[in-house]
Amino acid sequence: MPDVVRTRIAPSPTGDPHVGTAYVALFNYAMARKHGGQFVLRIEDTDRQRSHPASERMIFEALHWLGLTWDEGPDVGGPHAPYRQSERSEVYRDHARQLVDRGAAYPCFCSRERLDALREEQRLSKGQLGYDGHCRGLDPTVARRRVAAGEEHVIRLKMPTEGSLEVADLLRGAVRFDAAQIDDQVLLKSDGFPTYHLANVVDDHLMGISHVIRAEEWLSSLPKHAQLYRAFGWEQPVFCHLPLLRNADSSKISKRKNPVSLNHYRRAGYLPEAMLNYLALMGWTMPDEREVFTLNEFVANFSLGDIRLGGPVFDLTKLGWLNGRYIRELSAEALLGRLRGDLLSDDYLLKVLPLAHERIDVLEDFIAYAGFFFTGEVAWDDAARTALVAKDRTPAETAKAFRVLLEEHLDPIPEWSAESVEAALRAFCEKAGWTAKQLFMPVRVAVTGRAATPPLFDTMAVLGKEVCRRRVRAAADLLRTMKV
RNA sequence: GGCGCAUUCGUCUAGUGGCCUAGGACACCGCCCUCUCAAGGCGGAGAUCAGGGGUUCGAAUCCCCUAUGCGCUACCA
Repeated sequence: MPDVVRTRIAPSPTGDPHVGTAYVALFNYAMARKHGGQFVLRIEDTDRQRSHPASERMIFEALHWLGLTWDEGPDVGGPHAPYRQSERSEVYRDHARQLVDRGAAYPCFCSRERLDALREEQRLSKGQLGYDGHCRGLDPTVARRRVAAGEEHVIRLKMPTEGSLEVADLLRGAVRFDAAQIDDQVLLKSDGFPTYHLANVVDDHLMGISHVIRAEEWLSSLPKHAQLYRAFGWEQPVFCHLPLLRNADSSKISKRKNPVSLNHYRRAGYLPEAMLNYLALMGWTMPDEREVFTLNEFVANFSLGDIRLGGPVFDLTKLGWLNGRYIRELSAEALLGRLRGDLLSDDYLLKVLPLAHERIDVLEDFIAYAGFFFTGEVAWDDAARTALVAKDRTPAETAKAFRVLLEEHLDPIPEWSAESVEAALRAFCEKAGWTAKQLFMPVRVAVTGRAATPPLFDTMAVLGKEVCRRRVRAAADLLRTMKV
């Protein structure tokens, strides 16, 4: 065990905060706390197309909600600041240059077209996929001149071409790879930003990370990372790859088959302590097999080496049971506090009220009128079912439209608001050849259960992305089973 | 296709060579409690430990093969 245990969670701000991030964060947190070390939050926003500040904000909020506090991070600072990779570009460029200078990496001028063609050819000939090392043999002086002339290029890592590479995983022991199997990974993209591989290794080293605890999907690139440490002459941290959370059909957990956004769980009213408790049960067991325990108890009993490797199915039923146990243990006052925390907070109520204000005559109408702002699923009565089907379209077509709308227009919205929702709905119409009139009523009924509601975009904005996506999906499922 | 990882009740898991004719939890079923529904209590059913070979006096536990699942195979992380 290294003298100082330092772990990190390094999420990429490219969407809604993911339950898998919480899972990996929990184990990293436990490891650091158990050994009196530090837990670091680092934002891996090196993909400029997909990274979004709103996403980063949501990650902070979600992790705070769960109570997984970090000692160093973009918001709290620390001795290794900055903790946002987009602010560390110069560091990566320097390191990439070092590698090129010592012959451990090289500039590659291959065009995307050539790379695409290469891949296609390899696929057709059923050959091995991967970069063919085309620019690896370039004369360094020539290469340097081309770079100096401003020719577009990337920097690739020189991997050994023969023999085998053995890397160590704390849970799996030695894992052996055939060197010929691994191609020369891009380290620095042509936009000057690093890839995950470079940024990750450089930062883990510079930030003194002792244990790299991450998801199993990274295991295959471990030899590349190991090679990077060797090329820099750095000591490797301990690597530990956690199993991937799974859908009920055992595929890697995904939003098509399971709610994966932490925002969903928060809005639905899962208690953070129940969520953490449940996550801790995924692959790990208390020494006495107790299933209900606090974060502190988890930390006190935690041992990294005791994690099981089978990919655990994320089972909403059991999570629900656990959450119920936590809720039942709350006093009435505490329960009220939880309710006031989010679902019945003044903040939320103040967003709902303007939408109901002009539409009620006596106060008690409020509950009946605005009830759908406070529930999870909505029920569609016969009239609603009729209105759910778009005019001049079949139920099946409407169902299809809902799915496309959701996946291609609603899900990618980084900042959910009346404006962005409206833009998304209109963009769908444009692309799919639907009229606004055709689309808006079915969507209204889908997200509210009714045909008479406050203005659609405002309503959807207040309901939030998670509730809307859940209801649109449920409506699509219902439509699919409806007769024409 | 190639490479890697994994594989105990439907699900989460205990189990690290004899204590296992495999234990617990969720879900399921039954009974009790009860004005209802939950919750709670008690009980039941549910896994030839993926399959096949070894090693051993003895294997869920060690080794090999096969199968299946998952991941990776991007100038995404």
